[in-house]
Amino acid sequence: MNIRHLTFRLLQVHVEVVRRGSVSEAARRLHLTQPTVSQQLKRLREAVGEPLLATRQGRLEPTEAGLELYRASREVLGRFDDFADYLGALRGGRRGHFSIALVNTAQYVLPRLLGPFNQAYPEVEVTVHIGNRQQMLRRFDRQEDDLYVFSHPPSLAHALAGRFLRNPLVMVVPRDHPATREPGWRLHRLLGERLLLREPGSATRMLTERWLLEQGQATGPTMQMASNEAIRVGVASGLGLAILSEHVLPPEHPDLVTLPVPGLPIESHWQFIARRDRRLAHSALGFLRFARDHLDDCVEARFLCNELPELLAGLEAVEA
Amino acid sequence: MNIRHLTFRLLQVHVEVVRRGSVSEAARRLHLTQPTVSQQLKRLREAVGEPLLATRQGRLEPTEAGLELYRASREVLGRFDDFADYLGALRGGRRGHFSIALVNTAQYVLPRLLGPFNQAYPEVEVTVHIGNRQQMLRRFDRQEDDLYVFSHPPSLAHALAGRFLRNPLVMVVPRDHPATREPGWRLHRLLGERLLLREPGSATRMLTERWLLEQGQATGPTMQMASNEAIRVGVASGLGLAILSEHVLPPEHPDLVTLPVPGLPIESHWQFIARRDRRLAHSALGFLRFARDHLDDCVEARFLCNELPELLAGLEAVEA
DNA sequence: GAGAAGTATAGATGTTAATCAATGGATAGC
DNA sequence: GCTATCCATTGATTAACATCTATACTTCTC
Repeated sequence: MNIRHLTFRLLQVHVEVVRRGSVSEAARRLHLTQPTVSQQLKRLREAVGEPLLATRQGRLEPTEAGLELYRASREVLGRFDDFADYLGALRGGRRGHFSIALVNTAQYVLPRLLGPFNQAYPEVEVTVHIGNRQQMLRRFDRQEDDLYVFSHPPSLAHALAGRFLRNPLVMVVPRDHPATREPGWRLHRLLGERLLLREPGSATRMLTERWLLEQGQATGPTMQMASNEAIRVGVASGLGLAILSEHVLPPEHPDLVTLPVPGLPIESHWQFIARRDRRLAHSALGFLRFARDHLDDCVEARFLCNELPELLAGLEAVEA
Repeated sequence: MNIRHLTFRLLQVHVEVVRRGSVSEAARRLHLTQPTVSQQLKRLREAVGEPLLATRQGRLEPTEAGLELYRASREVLGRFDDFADYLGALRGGRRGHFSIALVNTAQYVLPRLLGPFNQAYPEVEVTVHIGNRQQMLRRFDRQEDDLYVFSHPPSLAHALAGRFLRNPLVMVVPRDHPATREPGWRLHRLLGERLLLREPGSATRMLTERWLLEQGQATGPTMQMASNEAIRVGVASGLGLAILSEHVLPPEHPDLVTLPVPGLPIESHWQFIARRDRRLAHSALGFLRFARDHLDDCVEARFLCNELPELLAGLEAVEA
């Protein structure tokens, strides 16, 4: 038997003929003419190298080989029906896998979206990679993930972006800091104090440094700490001041105060980035649609900034 | 996904590429050129409607759809390997089914062949139909069986025959019959007695009547009984005489005597008959080969008459 | 034994598949 | 950054498929 000459179509025809016990009837059901079916059977018989059907009292009955082929064909066609279902689920975004890469700061918010998404699409697996901006840029360059979250996107030559969340950076000081009691405190005094900074490559640090430059003020000593957590705890313990994302602050923070500094908060946004040159996994697309539709249920209204409709429109244009 | 454009060949190629992680390597293994494989992959991708492979760190890895297709393909190809095995067994006569139709008298001998055959080929199923000559002729006309056993074959226009066993018909009388003590008994006296006959249509009866005619003797009363068993018991109980196949007599028969009548035994033979216009099941062919090779182990030497080599040669000529 | 229904074959045609050699563009390793 | 390797594409050719209409052949049925 030469499997290379078998096609699924031939198997379908064989199954139909065995079921109906008649070439003509099978032809009608398959919307073919009778000679076509006869010829397909002939080819199938030649491919298998055995007679597959025998006429017994006016009805076509499969031979032993024909019966076994019928069984095999049904299994095989059934298996591909299953595969088609799988594909359908994949395409509908109801199943599959995608990965998303976050800058550190975003990890405080994204679970609010991922949790409900997972409830709604339990068969979709999501891998989340977390790191600082530098690391995320590397992943982006290597196209390692389906989606990225940046506050300031890299070159958009090969990517599409859509904002989804405000990310205001505010000045945090210890609760007992003199400026909290002294209405007339001066910025240059404040900036003379020690500033706790994220490592270079962090977006928070970049924005902070740019803002400091804009202020045209001399700055005091700094201390570098590699995580938002560490900085927050550092400020609370009187180690210095810091400019941090509001999302980093816990809802209740008895040891900290955000200081209403003129020129602050630094307005930045998080955005979803998808590469334009790489086909997005259906499930990732499904996640973006979910985010678009449920963002306002998942995040506080004051942070809302839903530009995802535009992003999705852009992505769908790329598809076509 | 349009299943009509899928071929087993494409699946084989996909499986090989996924296994090797390389188009070129797969091409080498499949004895194809690299562009051929690339193009097959393209067709497959188009048939499925999804990307199936993605290059990840220098190696081709299947996408989710590609992985699922790989799984489906392996199952399906495996299923057809099984089918090929089944076909092999069928063709080798190691499995399958055939039916054989016997005239009544032959049922005393055929089990001697069928028993050992079943030991040697436990996966072959045999259906045995038993009846008198008339009934067997009907079955033969309708081509209902693979093999037939006749003592006198029907027209051989559409069939091939091969003798395999002598079937001598002898005169049986009760043990206490006068002729057994009286050396000078006369045939015409004997034939004046009641003769137990099989029903019309029976081969034994046909041969008996022809022999009686040849003797040119007037015959006495007759009684008709529908089975060899009944006749044997009838003779033993003094109901009359009979001409019976030696095979019908049990090894020990205290109530019966076979009388050495001049002109007896009537020499006849059993033969296997196979239709020439119907392809013989591989298993039936296997049975004939088995009979050819093991006949002398299965029957008494004095009945041996193995013309099966000729029959098989004839059948193989028909195949070609 | 004539008719009806079913099946097989033949001839024709447009489509698709299978395959190759040649070539251009990506990528990884040194 | 150069080079070898790999992959995709193009263009071409031959074979195979899918399908039809028309016709011939079987085989039940009445």
